[in-house]
Amino acid sequence: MRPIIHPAITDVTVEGILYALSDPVRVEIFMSMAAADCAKPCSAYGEVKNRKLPKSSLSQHIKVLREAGLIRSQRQGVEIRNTTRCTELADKFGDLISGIVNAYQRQNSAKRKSKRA
Amino acid sequence: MRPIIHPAITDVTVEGILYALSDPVRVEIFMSMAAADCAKPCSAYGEVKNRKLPKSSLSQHIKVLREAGLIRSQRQGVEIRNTTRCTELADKFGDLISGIVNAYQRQNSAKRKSKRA
DNA sequence: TACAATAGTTCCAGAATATTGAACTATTGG
DNA sequence: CCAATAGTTCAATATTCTGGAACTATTGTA
Repeated sequence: MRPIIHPAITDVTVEGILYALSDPVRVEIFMSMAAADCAKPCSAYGEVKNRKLPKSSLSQHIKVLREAGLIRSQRQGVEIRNTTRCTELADKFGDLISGIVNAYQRQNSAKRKSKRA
Repeated sequence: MRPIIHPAITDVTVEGILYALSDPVRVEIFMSMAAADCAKPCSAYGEVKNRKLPKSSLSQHIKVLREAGLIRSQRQGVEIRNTTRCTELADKFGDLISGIVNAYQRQNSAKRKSKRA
């Protein structure tokens, strides 16, 4: 079987990151992964906004995140565990990622608030 | 003629911004606009990376930036002058935009450096 | 070794988006 | 009113995305 490929941090680009995070499903996955306390399998991210993703779509989305350099995936037995590359990314891109995540979080909490009202 | 439509700042979303800026041509346009000292017509952004954009494409890209809430366009005689909405955006999204722009700028200056070498 | 169960990936056809030349609209100067 | 300039819209083509079905990979069990 071929190994899972990750770009070197030097090959990670801003446009790649923005593209990957410009999809609402993918940011959700990424943010949820960033919030996780340990590496979780792909299937842990299979539900987004109360909608179950087809597994081929989930696989594609995770691949996009991986190839953009945002996450790292490694096989652990029958499943593939995923983590963000936030530390490396922060070294290279400063507060780009955290800025995006924070903006999303603020937006989401504002949305939840207005829904309750 | 119908007026040019801009979203209210309250309707501007993070995903919309990321989507708009995930295109290399559009970030170039946006960054160049942000760097401009005064409002310039669309045609001022018609050349990106030494390649002349077809004007229908330029028009589309500017429309995407406008509808994402990133820029403001207003007719001034025969041309349409464009400015960024950076101030409003910073109020709403903190350092999201500046983080993106800074990351891009660092990346571009690194690229230029390695080309020279 | 074989097979079943689980987790993901790949393939590919249909759906959705993006690109761009050509035709069109808007504004102004003469 | 006409010509020139600046952009927009239309529509055909091209590219990218989505997701079901078939496939591969790993492990546990017999």
